[in-house]
This record gives sequence, structure tokens and C-alpha cells, in this order.
Amino acid sequence: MKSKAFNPLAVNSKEKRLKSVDSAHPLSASRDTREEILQAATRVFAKHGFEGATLQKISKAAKSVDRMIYYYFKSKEGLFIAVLERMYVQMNHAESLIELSSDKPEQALSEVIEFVMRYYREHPEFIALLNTENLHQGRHIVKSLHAAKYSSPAVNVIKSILKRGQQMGLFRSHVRALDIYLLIVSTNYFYVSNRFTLSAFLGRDLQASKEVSRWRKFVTLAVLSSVRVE
Amino acid sequence: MKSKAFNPLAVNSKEKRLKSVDSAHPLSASRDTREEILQAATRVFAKHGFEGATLQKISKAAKSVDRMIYYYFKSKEGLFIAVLERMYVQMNHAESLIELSSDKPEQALSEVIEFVMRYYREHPEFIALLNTENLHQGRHIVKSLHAAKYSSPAVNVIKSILKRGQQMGLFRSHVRALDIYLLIVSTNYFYVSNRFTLSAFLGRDLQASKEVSRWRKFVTLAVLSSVRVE
Amino acid sequence: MKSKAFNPLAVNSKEKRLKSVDSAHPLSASRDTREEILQAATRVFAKHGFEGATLQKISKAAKSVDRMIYYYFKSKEGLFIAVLERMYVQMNHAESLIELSSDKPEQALSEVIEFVMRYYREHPEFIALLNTENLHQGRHIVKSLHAAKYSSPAVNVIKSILKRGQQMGLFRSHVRALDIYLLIVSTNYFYVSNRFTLSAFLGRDLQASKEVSRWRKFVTLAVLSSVRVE
Amino acid sequence: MKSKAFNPLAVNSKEKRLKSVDSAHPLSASRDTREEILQAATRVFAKHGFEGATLQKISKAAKSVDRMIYYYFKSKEGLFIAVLERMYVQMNHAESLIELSSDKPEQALSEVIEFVMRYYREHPEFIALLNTENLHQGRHIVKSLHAAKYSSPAVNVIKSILKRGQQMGLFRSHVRALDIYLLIVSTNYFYVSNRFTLSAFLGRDLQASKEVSRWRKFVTLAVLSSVRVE
DNA sequence: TATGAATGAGCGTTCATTCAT
DNA sequence: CATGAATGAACGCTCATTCAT
Repeated sequence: MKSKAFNPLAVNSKEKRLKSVDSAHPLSASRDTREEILQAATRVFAKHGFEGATLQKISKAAKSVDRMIYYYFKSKEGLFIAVLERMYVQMNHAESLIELSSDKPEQALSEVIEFVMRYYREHPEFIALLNTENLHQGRHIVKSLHAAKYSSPAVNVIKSILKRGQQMGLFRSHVRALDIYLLIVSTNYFYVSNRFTLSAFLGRDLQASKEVSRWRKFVTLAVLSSVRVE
Repeated sequence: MKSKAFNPLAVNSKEKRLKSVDSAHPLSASRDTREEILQAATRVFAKHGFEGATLQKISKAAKSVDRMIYYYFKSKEGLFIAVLERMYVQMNHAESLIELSSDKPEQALSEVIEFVMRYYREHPEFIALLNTENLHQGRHIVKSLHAAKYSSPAVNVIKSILKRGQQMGLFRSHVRALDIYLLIVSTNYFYVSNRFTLSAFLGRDLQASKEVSRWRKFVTLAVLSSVRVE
Repeated sequence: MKSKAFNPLAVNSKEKRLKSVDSAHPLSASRDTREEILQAATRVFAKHGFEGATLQKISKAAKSVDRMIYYYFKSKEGLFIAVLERMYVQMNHAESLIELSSDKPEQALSEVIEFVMRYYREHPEFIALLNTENLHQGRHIVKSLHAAKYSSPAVNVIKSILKRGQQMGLFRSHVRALDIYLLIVSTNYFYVSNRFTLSAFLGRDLQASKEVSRWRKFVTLAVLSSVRVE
Repeated sequence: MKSKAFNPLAVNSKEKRLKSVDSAHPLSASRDTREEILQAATRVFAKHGFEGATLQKISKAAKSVDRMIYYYFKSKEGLFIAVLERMYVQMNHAESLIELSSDKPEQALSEVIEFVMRYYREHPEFIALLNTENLHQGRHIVKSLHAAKYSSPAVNVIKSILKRGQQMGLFRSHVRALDIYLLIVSTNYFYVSNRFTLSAFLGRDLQASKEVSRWRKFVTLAVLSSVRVE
């Protein structure tokens, strides 16, 4: 896996001045406003949920005004859908950049786990938005015309790792890539998503790097135990 | 493991017990009103989140009026905290009722897994409320005076299972009960919590009993693989 | 007909101070606010139509705030319906006070005509509100629970006049009271309702008392011609 | 009475005629756009009144965009004025086409009545627009540069009928054509304008052809009674 | 000529909350 | 103990209109 500093959300801060150069180009002014609203909305929806986020907070964070949101996104819901779409695109893009130690299946799985955990920890807004969408029973994403595109590349990555491991006699046959994917995702997602209530009840800070590292190792153990030949 | 005298609602103080005497009487509306508000609020907060839930919706669902919420719970936040407390009490109560095949550690673990999955599936509002609380960074539950009480009984259940398994030479030493607990919880929590988006992207209904059963078996495999001696 | 200074709308100006005496009585404070909103709404809806009237204009005119309208009337439409109902009640009340020269049918008809014209001229808001309601295809008044009560007393007044005139051999038989009522109403309603466009196109001020008097005489002629035996 | 060269749309200026040449050409969109906006606006203003009509509704109905309205009519008010002008032009044009049984004054009057009722019933938007304009106290039409042109041809038609009737000894002298015109117009206008509230309160459908026919006959009776020598 | 972008002001409505009795 | 009345602030959204090219 190559870290190659991919951070799909680290777009919003310093490039502003560069953008104003771009905005001499036709369409750029509008695109800038649109993109800035989208980024602000991502943050605000992630922080406050759909109903807790107000158009005022978003437009203020985007240094724009409420009405521009309607101009570009028709409604609050339209904006939220656009945010979700953008979020998936970025997630999939990130997944597509995973580079693996191709000849060592166990290490490759470990790298996938590390990628997932790192991505969730670096993009807690991804988690928050997904939770919000599930609170709403997934009713927004089904309105997206592009939902079909969002099938995770990671599942295929895992599938090929498993195949290689099986060829090498390391992994059991009859292990479904989807199960392994869900195992990796659920353990890491939950760890980030529920960090506040978990920390409160367990009385320890699960976000401390030591704890994170422990959890990653345990998840790696669990995953590898699940795939290894007995 | 068995139920001791348990009243999931006798949380707040001593006047409560007096009230519960009254509430046997058909005309004792006050206690009933409070409880009905609490139940309605659980449903509404779970369905709409904290900001999406309105006092109007809640009081209507409770067949009461907004003003009564203030009478019993001081504020919307006070009500939400009471809902959270009640939710934890009920969850812990349920965990305390787990009955295990005490002499077969592997089967016991499997029963814990089954209990957790069943509980989450039967109480999706538990999941929704926890997600809402995490969205708010756990800021409500820390205001609860009773949070300390909520350490999960299940961790101890698992601890004793592991100990027994180690004594029997079935399980590895150096396995932490908390890790196993989190593994069980995260896999099942995620499966229920993200059921809408998962179903949308995977293109299949993960709530179909066949799929649920598959996932339970896989989780059992993963858990047991993680604890077994190699 | 007795003029006896009946003016159902002349309620709002000077009695205010008297009301504040009444408002020591429970319910009065609320009733005052409600009534004042109703009066203000009558004026504003009449002046601007349904959509042209804004809740701000109304609440300001009532020296109250927008939200009180929702407290008492649920919605803008609810307020409009209440205004319509009040308007009909007042109209019917006024009609019920018509006193006629009972033994002179021709004069009685003439008095009805005079009453109608006077009422419309003194209550142009009656006309404006009816026009607004017809613009909306009568969709508000059908929501009124009291619509049935609003059958005009004037039709019965005319019916008895016609009967008397027929008994006296002055009027033709086979004249329907409803037709005469509509003849009287339409001629006077139109004259007031369309006063602005009529005056513009005819190039004369139809509201000048001389013109009004002319029209009343002509209408009287037309009505009497229509009922007299040939 | 017959149609002279008449172009109800050639109202504004001389460029128009040039345009109308263009508009024979299938690609000449501009003229068509203007006309389509005008027709859409007529419908929308008639249905919703001035404030209830929005530029959005109009431009959508005209399959154009808001901006085009400003291009052709400067403002919402400008558009409304244009609609009113067009409406009057069409009404006058229709009146100018009335053909009468010139030698039978009574029948001629009856034909005028029939024309008026038919026109109102076939053009309820004429009524709605006039009511809207009167709600606004005629303030738009006075801004029209062409208002002067709109004196109704029908008055003159009636004037000549009355003269003929008097010559024939059928009609009284001292009957003003304007009064008869207003009698005809008011009775029919009111009948259409207030059809919704009337039907609601009288509990019968005044637009049923039987009821319409009855009213036309009664109006005819009233008009003829008013002009006949005793 | 024609159009995408932008805008200030205001819309009807609802929010959680408190007053006053 | 309970409730009608009231409230300031904000909500998502739409209005007619203008800018800039």
C-alpha cells in the first residue's frame, strides 16, 4: 500500500487563493461556489446530522448565502444527496489507490485493515454521514442516480488476496471475500463511530494511539484467524 | 446467570417507589404520563435523531402535551438523557438475563453472539439512539448521574467464559475479554446499524433471515478462530 | 327599514380602552388578541387578496406577532376562513335587521335595494373578500363548518314582499324571489366591485353621490319593471 | 356589425409589424416567445391573482425562463399591464363582431345579452383579471398608454338599438344606453364572477346549463321591462 | 440577443421554551 | 398540579429582480 498522501478532503483550506486565479476561467466562479458549499455541507452535516445542520450554518461556513444552495442543489435534501455522492466517490477513489504487498497475502490483508482504520480515523465525517443516512433509512442515497457506481473496490481487492492465499495454501477455501470485507469494515467502523460512548462506558480513551494500535492488532488477528487453514 | 430483582425504571430516587404504588391505581395519571412520554420519546428520538425529534411529535405520540415534558424532564435535553439512561438500564438488564451452556465455552460464546445479534435486531432504537449520542460526541450521557452503573455485564460474562475455556485447554491465554466483547458487538452492531446503506450498495437485503443467519455463523467462526489454541 | 346605526365592522377603533376593562375577566386577554387579529386580517385580506396579504402585515396591523396567528388559527388559510365566516355572520346579521314599510310592496323592494347598495358601499371589504374567495374557486368556504348557516335572510324578505305584492294585485305571479334577489345583488355588487375599472373606462367617477343615486334609481326601475303586472 | 381590419396584438409599436413578418418564419422564436409568455401570463394571473402568480409559474407555463419576462416586459407589473391590454383588445374585438337582428330592437337586445353571457362564460379569465385589477384599485390600467382606446363598442351598439326601438315606439324615451349596458353587464358578470360562492350558499350548481338558461331569460325580461313603454 | 450567476428581502411556518395563574 | 397564553428566534424556502458577459 502506498500512502502517497492521498487525502480527498484536504482540498478546502489553502488552495483558495489559487482558485481565484482559476476563477478567471468561465464557469469557475460558479464551480467554486458550488464546491465550497459542498465542502462546508460535508462538515456541517457530519457534525450536526441532517436536521441539526441548518442552511444558515452551511452557507455561512461556505462564505456564501442560503439561496445559493437552492440555486445549485434545489433543496436541503438535494445538497445532502450531493454530499453523500461526493463522499462515496472519494472513498472509492481512495480504495482504488490501495497498493498491496502482492505476494504476501497475510500482509496484504493486514494492509487493507490498516487502510480502512486509517481512512475512518482520518475521515470521521464519512462515518457520521453514513450514520445519518442510515438514521433516515437510506432514503437519500436511493435518490441518487449514481448509487450503482458505488460498489466498493475493496471487496475485489480482498477477493484477489484470498485467491492468492488459497493458491499458496495459506488460506482456507470457502471464505467469502464479502464476509472478510464486512468483518474488517464493521470492526473499524464501530470503533470510530462509537468512540464517544465506548470511551465513556469503558472509562478509557479508545482514541489514544496505543489503544488504536491494540485494536488494529486484534482485528488483524481475528481476520487472519478466520482465513487461515487450521 | 439469572435475573435478580430488577426494575429497569427504578433509577432515579426513592419517591419513585411510592409512585409505583400509586401507579397501580388506575387514576394515578402522573406516573403513567411520565412513562408514556419516555416511551414515545424513545421511539421518536430513535426515528428522527435529537434535532429531528420535536417535542410536538413526542408529546403527540405520548398523547400528552409539550408542557408536560417540561414538567417531568425540564428540557428536551433532560428528556433525551432520561431516554438514554432507560435504554442502558434495559440493555444491561437484558444482558444480565443471558443464560449460557456453562460447561461448553465455545457454545457459550456462540450464545453470546446470538444474544447480541438478536437484541440489536429486536431493538434497533438502541442502535439509533447510540448513534445519535455519538453524533453529539457523547455529551448527553456524561451529564447522566448514573453513567457509571452502565458498565456492560456482558464483558464479565465473556471473561468467565474465556477463563473456563482456558482452564479446559480450548482457548488461548492472552485473549482479552474486552476485545472479544468488542468484536462481537462491532460486527453485529454494524450489521444492523448500516443495514440500509449496506443493502443499497450490495444490492441485496441483508435483513433476510438467510443473510442474517449467514452473518451470525461467520461472526461465530471469526470469534472462535480468534480464541482457539492454534 | 331602520338604519339604527348598525355597522358590524365599526368595532375596532374606540372601544379598545373599554376592552381592557373587560380583559380583567379570564379569557378576555386571549379573546382580545384573537378578535384584533380577525379585524386586522379582514382589512388586510380585503386590501391585498389572499396571497398579497402577508402575516406580517396582519400581525402588525393587529399589534401582535405572526406566531399568535398560528396559535389561534393554525395557518394563514385558517385565519382566512375565520375572516370569511365572520364576514358572513355580520352580513346576515345586518340583513336580519332590515325593517320594511310592510304595507307598500314597491317601497319595500326599493328599501331592500337601498339597503344592499348601502351595505356594499359601506363594506367594500365584503366585496373584496368575496372576490378573493371566488378567485380561489370557493375552496375556503367549503372548509367552513358553518357554511350552511349562511343562507341569506334577504331572499326570504323578498319572498314575503313579492307575496304581499301579488296579493295586492300589484306584482306578477311567477316571479321568483331568488331572481329578484340576484338582480338586486348583482347590479349593486358589480357597481361597487368594478368601480375602479368602470370609472377608468367610462371616464367618470361612479362613486360620486350623484352617480350612485342615479344608479340606485335605475336599479329600482329595473326591479320594479320586472315584477309589476303589465 | 362587422370586423374591420383587426389585429388584437398590434398594440405596441411599429417594430411589431416587422416582427410579425418574421414570425411567419419557423425559426423566429422571439415573437413567439413573447406571445407565449403573454398567453401563459393571462392564464396564471387569472388563476392566482397578481401576487399569487409568480414569474416562475408563468415562465414555466410558457416553456421559457424568468429572465425572458424581463427582457420583453421589464417587470412583473409590465407583464400584467400587457395582459390587461391584450384582454381589453380581445374583448372589444369580440364586441365589434356582434351581429344583430337590426330591425327587431327587442330581439337585438336579447342578442346582446346572450353575447355578453356567452363571452363571460367562455372567458372566465376576463372576469378574474378584471377582479384582480379592481382589487388593486385599477392602478395598473391607468399606467397603460392605450386605456383610452378601450371604451366599449357595446355601449354604442345598445345606443343604436335603443334609438331604433324608440323610433318604432316600442321603447321609452329617456332610457340611457349606459344604464342598460351596465344592467346587462352587471347581471351576467356577477353570475359568472361569483359562481363559486353563490353555488355554495344556494346549494345548487348555477353553471348547469338549465340554470344559466333560466338566468339569461330572467335578465332578458328585466332588461326589456326596463325599456318598454308602459 | 440571450443567459448563467447572483442577490436582498421576505415568505409561511415551527422551534424549544417561559409566563402567569 | 396543571394548563392556556405568549414569545424570540430560527427554520427551509421562494420572491422579483439585477449583474455580468
